[in-house]
Amino acid sequence: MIPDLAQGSVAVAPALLNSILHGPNGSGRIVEVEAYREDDPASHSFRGVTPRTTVMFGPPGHLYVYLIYGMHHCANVVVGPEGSGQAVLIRAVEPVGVTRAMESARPKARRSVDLTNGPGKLCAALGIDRRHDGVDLLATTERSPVSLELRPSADPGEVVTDRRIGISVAMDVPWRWYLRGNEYVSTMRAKGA
DNA sequence: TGTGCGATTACG
DNA sequence: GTAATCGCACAC
Repeated sequence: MIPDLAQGSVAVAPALLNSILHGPNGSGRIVEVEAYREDDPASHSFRGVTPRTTVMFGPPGHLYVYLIYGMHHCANVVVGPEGSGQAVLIRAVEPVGVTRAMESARPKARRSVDLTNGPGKLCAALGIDRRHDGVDLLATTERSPVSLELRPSADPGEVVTDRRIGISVAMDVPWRWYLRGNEYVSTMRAKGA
């Protein structure tokens, strides 16, 4: 089943596992995701529309990129009906062919998994940053710097459901999903589980 | 205009 | 365990 980005983030997030994210430096298969939505205290959209979250409240299929801790970028796929403030955070990808550009962008990666096994790492490796905030991931007319290749969702038996990582509120909801046993997953266990 | 902090990473 | 580093959200 091909993911339907107009659905809610909690439904779309696990469905995006296996889809391919293409960036300026290379491509990666999505292996770990998290869902965020407007009625969710951990979500940037919780406070409503702000300069930062404008894209999150826009139409589905666009890229929401934000800077975290003053130095790392995180990539999200906006989903749900326009105006609903929902997104899927891409937490890890498995490279689809490692390029020189990806390796150059991740000089600290000593092991191959360190190239893309985290939300900030994958953005650096693929070359995604704030300049790409708001781009249409499904644009077909023109080669976009960042795009999403929707692929059939993973079999439910291959998907592990867990709690989200790195948040200080709404830590109880199981809105993180990853491919079972995939070595590029950032953490196999939710903190505090 | 000022200020505290975060959907992280890397190193000890 | 904790430093790095800055745009943003919200309080004055």
